[in-house]
Amino acid sequence: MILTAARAFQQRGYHNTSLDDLAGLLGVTKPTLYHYVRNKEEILFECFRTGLDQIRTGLREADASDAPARERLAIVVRQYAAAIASDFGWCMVRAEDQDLSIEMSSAIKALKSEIDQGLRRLIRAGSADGSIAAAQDPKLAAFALAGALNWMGHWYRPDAALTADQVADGFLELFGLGPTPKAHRARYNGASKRLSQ
Amino acid sequence: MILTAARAFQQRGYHNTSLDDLAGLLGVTKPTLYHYVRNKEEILFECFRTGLDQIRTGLREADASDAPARERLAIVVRQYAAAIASDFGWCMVRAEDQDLSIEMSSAIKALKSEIDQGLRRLIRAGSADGSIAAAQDPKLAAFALAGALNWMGHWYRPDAALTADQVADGFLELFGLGPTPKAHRARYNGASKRLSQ
Amino acid sequence: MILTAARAFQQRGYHNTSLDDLAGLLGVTKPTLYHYVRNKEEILFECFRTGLDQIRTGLREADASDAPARERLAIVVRQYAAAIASDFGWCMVRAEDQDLSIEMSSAIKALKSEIDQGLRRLIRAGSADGSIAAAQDPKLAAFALAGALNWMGHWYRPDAALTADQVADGFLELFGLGPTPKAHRARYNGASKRLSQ
Amino acid sequence: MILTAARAFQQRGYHNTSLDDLAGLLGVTKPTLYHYVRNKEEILFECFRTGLDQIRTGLREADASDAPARERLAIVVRQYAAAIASDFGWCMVRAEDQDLSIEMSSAIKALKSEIDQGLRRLIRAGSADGSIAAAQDPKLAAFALAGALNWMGHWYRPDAALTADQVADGFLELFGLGPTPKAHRARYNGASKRLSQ
DNA sequence: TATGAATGAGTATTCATTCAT
DNA sequence: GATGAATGAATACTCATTCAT
Repeated sequence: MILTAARAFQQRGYHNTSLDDLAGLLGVTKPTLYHYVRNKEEILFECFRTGLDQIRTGLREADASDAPARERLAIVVRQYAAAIASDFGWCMVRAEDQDLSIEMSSAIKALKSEIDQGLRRLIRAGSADGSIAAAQDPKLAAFALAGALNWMGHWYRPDAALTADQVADGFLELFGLGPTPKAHRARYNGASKRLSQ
Repeated sequence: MILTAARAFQQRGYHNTSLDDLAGLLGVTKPTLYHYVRNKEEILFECFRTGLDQIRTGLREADASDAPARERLAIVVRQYAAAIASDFGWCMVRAEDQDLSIEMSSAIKALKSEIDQGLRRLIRAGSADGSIAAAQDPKLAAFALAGALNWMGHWYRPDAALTADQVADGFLELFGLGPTPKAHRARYNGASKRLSQ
Repeated sequence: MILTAARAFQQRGYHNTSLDDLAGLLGVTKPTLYHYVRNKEEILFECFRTGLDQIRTGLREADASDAPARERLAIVVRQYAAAIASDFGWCMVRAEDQDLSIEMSSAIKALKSEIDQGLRRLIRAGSADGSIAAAQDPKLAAFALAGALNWMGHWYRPDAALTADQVADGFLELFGLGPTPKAHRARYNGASKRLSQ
Repeated sequence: MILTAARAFQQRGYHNTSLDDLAGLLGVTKPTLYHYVRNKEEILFECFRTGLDQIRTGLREADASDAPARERLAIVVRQYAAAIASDFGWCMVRAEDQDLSIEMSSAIKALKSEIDQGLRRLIRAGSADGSIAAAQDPKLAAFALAGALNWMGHWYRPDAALTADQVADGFLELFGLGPTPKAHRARYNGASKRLSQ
């Protein structure tokens, strides 16, 4: 059901998808929906959480690993890209605070923050263990990375040339969060130094 | 009026802002709104266009300049960040196709594409003239850059620590779209110094 | 419900009867109406069809009979008069193309045409079998007959001196669609005498 | 102006023609309309009266003539048909009581009654002077005649095969209000033959 | 004479939600 | 567990009409 809902929200938008539409797509009647959820917003929340769990899985995987931070970050970013590319992508990116009750809104905010903090932590760890070209401002880097990934929701089509993994790797490269091969470390050293001031 | 509307949309969301709300905020009655716009969606479109024009101004400025592509890109990105940070930021980022009629939706798509193409062009030009560390995939780079900038709409607050310009410059650095260290450092030193302040 | 709607339309006019009025008359709330109809125009259409079905019943009855065309025509005309005199009369006569969507408008046009063709057919048959004083132009005769009948909707009141049947017979006489003088005068004398009283 | 209004009402219907539409068609602004009329309904009333005057002219002409009633009736009926076929036809037939204020509604009713009475008077006179095949019920005959004529507003197109005059004559024939058989058959034979082709 | 701006009162329609069955 | 029926509250949009200029 959440899958169907997520797809509908993605195509029509949350506000343009009525519970009638949803019930129709699911082949049940409207009141039946209320046996499974309390609210329309609960559906949105479930979509959000489902998509998010994929990223959290990545985070836990990364935390469990003792690979260098660079690789651990890559794990998360790939899961992130996959989540955004999935049917739940839309809900995660566009679920707006204003459409939700205060409780749910803050629940979502907490979950979003969890990811944000996870990304920052990994970036910092990468700077520390030298596996990532030292990021001057981990917070800004995390925002940029998340932004680029979230924006996939607007342009990425699963049937396109690139897989979600390729996009993820491309972003890591672009952000200077890719591997610090010998060749590039020196080359960009100056730039990153300047930035960190 | 569009400014008031843009602010309202930003705070409450498009669907949660009724024309009654809007009229109330403007201190006029609802039918008065219809003297100036045909539709609710036209208001959204105007907001979108207003914000977008700021970026297009940047694009034209960049096109008119004969500075190296790196600097021309910086001009655009700063205008972009400023636009997103403005009251029209929300509308530009979140105006959804599904909320608009087909004509308006495609008009918006065209305008968005114009910017996307502009960014790609500058990135390619920067690779060509050597002022930018060669991007492997200009298309992906443009998406990432736009994504990071658009995402500002979700986290940036004007009263925060960073100015929109600082965010813009930070992103350029992060994306490896900043100056190529050795070759251009000397040449563009002045510019980058200004930037880093 | 259609009956109530038909009465309201008759008294106040279609455009002067709001769905609020209708809901009030039915003792339900407005959204309840939308459980049973899709549109306001669908209500008008249902009224139209209900009234029309009475005439079509007459047409089928006439087609099934092997009486002379004169009598078959009388069957239809009486049903027609009864329909116009009924609560649905107004809707049938005044439902305007301009108030309806293209699909419904053409659906109504088709139904109207069905009746028109039926009348012409019977008039022609009457000319052929000699039971009707030969009409010079069956098409014009059908228009005149329908016009006279439809106009009842403007002046006929059920509580008036004449029954709908009497009006129908009077019209048939007047239009020269009554019995052919010599052949039928004797036979149908009683009926026409009754009328003239 | 009334001509333009009448045409607009005919095409779109009274309720579907806004004063904005009307002003647009006339190339003036809305408030300008209010320099010439007090009300929207006054426009409708003017249309009604303009069309009606054509019929009243016929009535006066008929009253002034000392021809046999049969011929005097023909004068009126032809003017009637011409009026219905004109741009003002729609307004005359369909202007509904419910759309008008009480005063105007009763003014219109009076004018309509004037015509109705005129028709009855002529029919009675024709029965009296023997120029018309005696109608059993002049009132019903007048209603039928008026109904047939009014209904022209629904099917008559000026560019069609028949002129309004031909329709008028055809109706007179059909209604037995044509020439009394013996006296006039020879004289009007030509006309009716033409019709039957 | 003409109008740009404004509006009060409505109008059809939608939707999330409930409840008796 | 499932549903048909019902609804309160809104929502975008319209229109005849007015009035200061």
